[in-house]
Amino acid sequence: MSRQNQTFKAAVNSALASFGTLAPGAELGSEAELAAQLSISRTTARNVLAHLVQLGVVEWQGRRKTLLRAPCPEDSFPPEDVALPAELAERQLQEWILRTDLPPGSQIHESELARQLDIPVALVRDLLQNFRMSGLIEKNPNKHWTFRGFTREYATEMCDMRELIERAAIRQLIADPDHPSLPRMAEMERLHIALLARDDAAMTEFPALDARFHRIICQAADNRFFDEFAHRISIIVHYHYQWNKRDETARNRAAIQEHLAVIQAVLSGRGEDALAAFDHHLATARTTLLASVNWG
Amino acid sequence: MSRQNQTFKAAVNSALASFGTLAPGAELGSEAELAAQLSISRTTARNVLAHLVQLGVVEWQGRRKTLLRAPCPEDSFPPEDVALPAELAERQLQEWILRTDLPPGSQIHESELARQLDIPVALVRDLLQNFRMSGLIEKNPNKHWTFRGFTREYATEMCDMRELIERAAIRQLIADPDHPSLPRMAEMERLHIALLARDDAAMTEFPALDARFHRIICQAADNRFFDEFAHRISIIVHYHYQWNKRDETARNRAAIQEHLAVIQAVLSGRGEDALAAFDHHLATARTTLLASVNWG
DNA sequence: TTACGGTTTTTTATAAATAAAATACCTTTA
DNA sequence: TAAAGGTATTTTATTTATAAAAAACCGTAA
Repeated sequence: MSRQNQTFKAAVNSALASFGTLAPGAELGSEAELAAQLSISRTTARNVLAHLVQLGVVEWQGRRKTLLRAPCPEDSFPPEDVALPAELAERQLQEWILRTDLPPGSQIHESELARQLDIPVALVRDLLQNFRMSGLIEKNPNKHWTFRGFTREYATEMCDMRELIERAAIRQLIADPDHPSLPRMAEMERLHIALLARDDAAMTEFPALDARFHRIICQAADNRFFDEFAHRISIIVHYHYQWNKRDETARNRAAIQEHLAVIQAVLSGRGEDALAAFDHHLATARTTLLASVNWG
Repeated sequence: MSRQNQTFKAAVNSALASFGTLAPGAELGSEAELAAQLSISRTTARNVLAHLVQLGVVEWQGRRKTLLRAPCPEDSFPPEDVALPAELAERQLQEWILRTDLPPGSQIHESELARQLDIPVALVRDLLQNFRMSGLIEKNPNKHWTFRGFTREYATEMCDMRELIERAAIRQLIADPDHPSLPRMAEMERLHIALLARDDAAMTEFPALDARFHRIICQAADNRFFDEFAHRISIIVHYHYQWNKRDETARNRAAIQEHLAVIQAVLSGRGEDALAAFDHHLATARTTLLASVNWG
């Protein structure tokens, strides 16, 4: 097998979903319009149309395309068919490396991983190459990979880099009263207040919010290198949240408060306060991360 | 064809070179010793031995291996056979992208590049993926790559990141009077003074020295993320030196002086002076780089 | 005459095959 | 009996093949 029509299948599902707002009998746009709407090529758009005709959802004669009936759930492809194998495998690989709890210095063999995850070796290779940027693994030429370990040194180095970048970014944010990122900070304030008002169970939504908060700060510097690093790190931090369940809800509530202090200082133009609050938050984050290393 | 015996060929050349110090009739060590010496596997070491027997350079009977005659240049493989195709292609690709002078936003097609450089598409893919870290190209999923351009923005973002990292690194360097990087700084001082004493033609050696200087500073922080970035950037800066030939020797001499000011302040423990001198050097470096953007 | 649809060509994503190199296992001999 | 050599197995580096998806091309009808 080569490809498995993921783009096509995803586009079919996406097209069916978009028909929800249309009444039966409605006319669809041109092939090019449909392609643009689904952000696929016209070739694939035509395949999608042909499939929809087979399903009996649309009638297609020359340049006249009419919706015959409202789509039902059975028309769509199951979600597991839609995900790209590469993206699916990427998560699997990250899960495997980070959850298998390998001791630092462990050997990682491409072929073994390929067997374990049941994916071709070439893909494993690609994914490992990509994951190398996380700083957790390294390659021995002509030999295996080595897992460097989620160690104390790793956490320290990562935090050092992160603080450097995010401090520089927030300085740019507070220096400009018309900074384009400010509206998004206002949005962040609303989201944080809303989450804080909810119950402990809702605290599971915090990690995603945390990632967005730090991402917005990073983006304020408008620097591709900052962004790249932030992205890599967010993956690692995401897994860290999954491990370290100790005092979780209390810790998350405290973190929300810290975020809010930063956001509100930024929005009200109190630059020095914002910096101080952000430094405080970074210190807490570092402590939390380092603590999780000892707990595995 | 799959592999082309590069490891084997390189090992043969390396073994022949090491025989220069031995007299004919000398006994060679065990297979394992030879393998360790050449940092290859015993399998390859055995192949090397077999090849040397065919050449008539050694006699090999059981565990007795004797050098028959001093090796001559014809025994070795030509240097172009030894280089790994991947490393060779990496340079070619970087040269191509940076010297072709593409306008920002240009499309880069894997297949076209593969034709141009006469290498398989899969290799091009690998190399582009790797080169992405430079921040100069980006991938459009399911489509071509885009050259973002060596623009003013690029130079600015790169310098911002670089200054952030190197300032942090040098702060660590001056904070510790017993820092392990200090001996290497002393070595650097000697090299800089030596280069400064030579004539204008010798200034072509400066780029390599500059790269080493910044690398040592980066390494002082002992942070894998710093190092990774520094490595990526050194490639780009290397090409930049090749383009910007204007006032070259004068600029290089000035840069050596700036380096020396930093080095000597660090070595004599004048922390504040070192920081100031380093800031001054970074400012000059930024100006030079930005100037080169306008000249293309 | 221009926007649209049909058809062909190019390019990318994925899988699979092959030889080199590394590793592991077993046998021999000093 | 331990270190070395011989042999078999595993793993990586590289090339090649194939189908999906994108892009280009060209004719046709509003």
